[in-house]
Amino acid sequence: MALKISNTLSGRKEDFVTIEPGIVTMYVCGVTVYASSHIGHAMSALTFDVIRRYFEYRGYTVRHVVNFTDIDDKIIKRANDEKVDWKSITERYIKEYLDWMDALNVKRATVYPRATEEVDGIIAAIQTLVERGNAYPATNGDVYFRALSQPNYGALKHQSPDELNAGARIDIDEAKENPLDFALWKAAKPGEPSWTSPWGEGRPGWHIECSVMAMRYLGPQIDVHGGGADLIFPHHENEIAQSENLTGERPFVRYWAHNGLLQAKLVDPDTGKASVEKMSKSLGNTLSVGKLLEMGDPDMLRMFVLGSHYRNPLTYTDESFDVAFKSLERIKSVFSPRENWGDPSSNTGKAEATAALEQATGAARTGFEAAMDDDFNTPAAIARLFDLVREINKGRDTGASGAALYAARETLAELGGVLGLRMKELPVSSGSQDVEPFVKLLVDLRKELKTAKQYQLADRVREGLKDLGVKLEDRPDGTTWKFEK
RNA sequence: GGCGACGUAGCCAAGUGGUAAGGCAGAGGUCUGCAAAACCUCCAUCCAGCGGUUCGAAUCCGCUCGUCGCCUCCA
Repeated sequence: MALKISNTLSGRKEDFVTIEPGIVTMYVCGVTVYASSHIGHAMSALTFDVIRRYFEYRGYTVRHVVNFTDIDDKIIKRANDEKVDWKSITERYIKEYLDWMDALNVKRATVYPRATEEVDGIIAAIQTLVERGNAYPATNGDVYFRALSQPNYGALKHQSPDELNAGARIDIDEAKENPLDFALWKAAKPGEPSWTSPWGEGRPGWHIECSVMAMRYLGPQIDVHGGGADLIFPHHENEIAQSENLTGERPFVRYWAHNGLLQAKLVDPDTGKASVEKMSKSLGNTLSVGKLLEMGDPDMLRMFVLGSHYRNPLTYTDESFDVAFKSLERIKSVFSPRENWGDPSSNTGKAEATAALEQATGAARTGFEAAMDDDFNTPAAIARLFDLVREINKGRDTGASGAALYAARETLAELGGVLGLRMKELPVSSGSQDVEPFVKLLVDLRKELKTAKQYQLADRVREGLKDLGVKLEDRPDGTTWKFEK
């Protein structure tokens, strides 16, 4: 069965065929490093992490490029506010971003290029465009690209230049020939960090960096280009215009993949009215990745994100993670060392139960692949994982062989791993580790009470701990406990 | 204002022409000292509303209502 992927450019699902057999070139827009990333940024990273992992599961080698925009107005402002060098700002947030992505189990990209380390290439590209007459230095020192020099301008957004112009609300920049033109090079104001160029001191515009880096690290044409849906216009539209103008090759990108945006509740401080809007630093309805990591198992966010299709918008609520945590726990409990999963090398077991489990294991893989082949349908893929969890638990209870149980659990771990879920690491609830010895003491004490059939007292211990947020479970081979709100 | 996306059970969410996956919550049952977990059963005659096409539509078309996004930095 063929892998299908939706393409923003064509507006439909297409068969996935790479330029070079066996290799996927993928460019994903990273973040502008002027502040801490929020879980909306993480959502995008997680989305493309899963897409990448599935390509690899399907046998592709993936060349994965994620850029850092490390120079722009906000970075300069931040540096001025803190009275530090702009570079110390970007270094701080790049390191933080990478640390956080590691914690979220996002695979490292092949390359993380930075705009300021690609300035020579950017200037060369702009020069080519200017020489060709498709870009022009303006009176204010900026260099602009003539958007309409590309005949297909607007194709990604599915709007004609006329429609794009008609919709424009912004004041027309005097220096531009046409309001759709966009900056390739921005002239430096006094005191701003700058690089020397044929058009004077300045810095690269935002759009050109991605074109130049994508071409440098992946070639004139690439397979997949990803990013948040908010980047479709103008950022990605402009990338297409520049890149195709530079290389003369079309299409610049075979498959444009955009993830839906994370939304969050926002309460108006004046009216007290709540609304749901895109999670955004400027709106102030964000949850930073750092905060999330303090909340417990980082896989929670992944589970939450993967629970809806990547193209659809997703709304974050306070309860989101409770549900995600519970479902995560349901899956991961299959790897609990406290359950009796039998001897992996034992083929003895009830034939019927063993056969049913083996059948279910195969069906889970088939169903998982079919779901993922269909434009990375992770909600459907996860549903197949839940089916397998049920069959594994059933197999354990009905006497399937140790070997079949082991194989089924390994399959679950492998498929979960394709989604980036750390299946064999038990879910970590939030809660203080300091209380562990005290809880252990109480659990041991309660065991003695149970042995002595002092059930009333044993139950008092359990109830008391529950009120304190510690939940006890008596399993066949002992008592487990965990934090629970 | 222009363009686009979406609207499925109490909640989250798959399903793009053949008669509604999965998770959470809820109800009943098995097991257990009890509870929890696990397992079994139940839980949308119906997919925002109204028309239309079709033997047949949640799925296609039109209109209405609602939500969100982009058009400005943005994952």
